[in-house]
Amino acid sequence: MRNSTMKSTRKTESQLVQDPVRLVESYPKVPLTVDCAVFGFQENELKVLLIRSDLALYDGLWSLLGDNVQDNEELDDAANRILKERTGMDDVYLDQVRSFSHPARHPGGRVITVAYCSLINIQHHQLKRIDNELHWHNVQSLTQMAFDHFEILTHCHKWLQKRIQEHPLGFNLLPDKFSLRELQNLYEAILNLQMDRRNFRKKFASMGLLIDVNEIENDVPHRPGKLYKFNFDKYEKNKRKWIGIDF
Amino acid sequence: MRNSTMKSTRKTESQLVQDPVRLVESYPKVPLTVDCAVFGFQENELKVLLIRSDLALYDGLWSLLGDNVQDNEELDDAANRILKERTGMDDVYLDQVRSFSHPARHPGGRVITVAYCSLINIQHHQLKRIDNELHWHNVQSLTQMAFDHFEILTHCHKWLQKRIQEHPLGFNLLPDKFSLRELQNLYEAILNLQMDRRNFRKKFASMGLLIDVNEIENDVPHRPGKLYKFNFDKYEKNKRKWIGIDF
DNA sequence: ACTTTATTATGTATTTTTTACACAATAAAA
DNA sequence: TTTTATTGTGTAAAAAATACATAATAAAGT
Repeated sequence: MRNSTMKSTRKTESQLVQDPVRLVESYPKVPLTVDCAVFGFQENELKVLLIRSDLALYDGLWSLLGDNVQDNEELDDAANRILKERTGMDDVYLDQVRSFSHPARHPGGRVITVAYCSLINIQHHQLKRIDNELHWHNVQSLTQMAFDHFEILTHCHKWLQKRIQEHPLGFNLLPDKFSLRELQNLYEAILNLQMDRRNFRKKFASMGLLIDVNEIENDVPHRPGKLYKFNFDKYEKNKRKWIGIDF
Repeated sequence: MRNSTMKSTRKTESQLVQDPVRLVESYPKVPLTVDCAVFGFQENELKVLLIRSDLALYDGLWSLLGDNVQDNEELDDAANRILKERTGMDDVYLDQVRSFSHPARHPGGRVITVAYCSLINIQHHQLKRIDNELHWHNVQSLTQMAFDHFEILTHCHKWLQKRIQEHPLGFNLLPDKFSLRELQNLYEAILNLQMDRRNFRKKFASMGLLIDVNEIENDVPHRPGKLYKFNFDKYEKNKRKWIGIDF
């Protein structure tokens, strides 16, 4: 069967698959879903957007926003579609985290899921109609969820904690204009630690990613802080450089 | 249809799915594969273990080691199985990298793949029988592969470059006993840069992960270096601390 | 108008980490 | 014995991270 000149490992024509379509038809197939951990920031807490499980088995429990991957749909497209269908939002930050494949993770049988992390601005989001089975939950206070979603959420949260120390992703969770205090509160909520205010400001100032918009907060019962916006252009241009920043 | 007390979003019994098995049976299904980028280190070069594509369309091109995910098989198990089947190796370092889902990535139709990164010791590996259609390739000199495997490999290489700066993974690619020069050559090959010898050694010494085995290299035509082995126990115990080391 | 209150804005000294850099000792090969 | 290539080692300088306190400001209350 094998070519007689052992030096060459090149296959003979008869060993090659001529019809890849038939080959793929013979492959085992599995149901595949995408589950999104949609994070938001409100009242100085990191929130995650959840929906009530529609399985009787998980009655009363919450689950991540998910759906099947459709025929010929890319995973990223599926994640974007889910976000759009559930929240009405387009153009949100989304990144693939990892897949979860434990055979018993779904009570209905073998379903593999690809977890995504999404960051959205809650204020902006609430202008759109929100499905009334959706609810924002404090990430820290969740303990139980439907399926293996608590495990997935925990993983996504850790992923975000690491990621936000390497890229300035936090801006996706804030309004267009924000004060340095809001920015710091966000980092503290995500990382679950306290930071020194002067050093935090120094760090961000040195990155040069903040644009002073010459406005100040209102609605605060004390001296208002300056407002800034994020320099997305500069970030996109120098993306590679920001890898490795941390606090 | 909706519960009349709008306050409660809890679903009524009739809205809940009672039979999850039937639900999952209705899901669309896709062929799912695992592809492994198996890295090795030899002659001061980062290598990747590839197999000739068995598709006529890709005749002469190389592909990553991959296979279908079987019914009720976990992704990690599929990756381990592939490694075992192809190389005879058990207990190798394996980590999930990410999924690739472009609808046209496979000429036979829609196939989603989950990429894994594996690190193995080539010397050790060669003691086992190696499938003679497998071949070690210099990662830097590859330009084209079957399917989207070049893209996947590039992604895995970048993943490894980042990962190795946060965890001392390099030891998986080296023999049990190695010299500091070998270790540095490895890092230089993976990261594709030159490092200062004294600072490199200082860094590793300060991590305390090297055990001096009181032996020296042989086979070198000059002053031999001391040999060390990796302190796996200490690493496992203090794993969390090593996150964040970089050169 | 004044006082109180909460918070902003800001700089420096200290410590830690990173970087740059050179020479004597050693083993093998000639 | 000499040559060769490489090992093993330390220190000074630069950069980054950390710790820390006070005056200025706007709003709210009196």
